[in-house]
Amino acid sequence: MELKKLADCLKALGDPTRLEMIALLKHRDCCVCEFIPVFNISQPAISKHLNRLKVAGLVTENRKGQWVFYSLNRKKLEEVGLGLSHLPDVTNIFDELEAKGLLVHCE
Amino acid sequence: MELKKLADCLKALGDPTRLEMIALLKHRDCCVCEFIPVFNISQPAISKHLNRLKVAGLVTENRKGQWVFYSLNRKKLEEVGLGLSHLPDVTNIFDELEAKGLLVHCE
DNA sequence: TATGGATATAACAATATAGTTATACTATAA
DNA sequence: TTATAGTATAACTATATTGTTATATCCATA
Repeated sequence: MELKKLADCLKALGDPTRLEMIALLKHRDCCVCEFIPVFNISQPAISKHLNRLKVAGLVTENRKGQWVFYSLNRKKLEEVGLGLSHLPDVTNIFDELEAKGLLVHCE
Repeated sequence: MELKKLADCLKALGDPTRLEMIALLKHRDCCVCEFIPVFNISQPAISKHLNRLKVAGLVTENRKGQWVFYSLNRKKLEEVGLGLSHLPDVTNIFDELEAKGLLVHCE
């Protein structure tokens, strides 16, 4: 995954509430109203956290009648993990600076 | 890794600048002055990003004369990846709500 | 010891984030 | 069609984040 996209996903995951949501969704799909008693925040706050995860592509939503169920995008979560362990090769950054004579040589 | 700590690490990694720093440090140790021409931000900004990574335990610093070199804590980075793929079991959260009669049953 | 280079910290500004309450929207059911 | 439950959005506030410039600190060396 590209660095910018990966950073976006990591930022979405980098919040205790959202990470706990992900952990719960790993267990099973959940509807918004199930999250409300779990977290000590208002329903709109829950909704916004879920939207943040959705925008990052980490969850999908699925309306069933008046309820909206959220599901974990396991593939995406796995991609983030893999992205972390296989960060893109950025050695060319130093090479390019070297070519422009901008690379600092310490000591 | 505990959820709160994991979220802290993910938040530290969830910034394009810091993630690119991590990618560069995966290649080799770098001193602060080497990062300056890479990113379009001031030296104090570089310094603060590195401190954020250090506080999260993702890098270590090592002074050599007037230079400060930063090294990737590969073990920690790996732990974060593993933490993501093996999120703690939180099924007890629903169980406890169930016991208190607070669990919502949709549909 | 004085000077200068490398890095960190302080003080501040602009923007992003995460929460709130109020309200709008959507679907079910009376 | 009206009322109600579940969810999302709007408007706002407080705090966190990320950058800046100015300055302090640390170390090598003239």
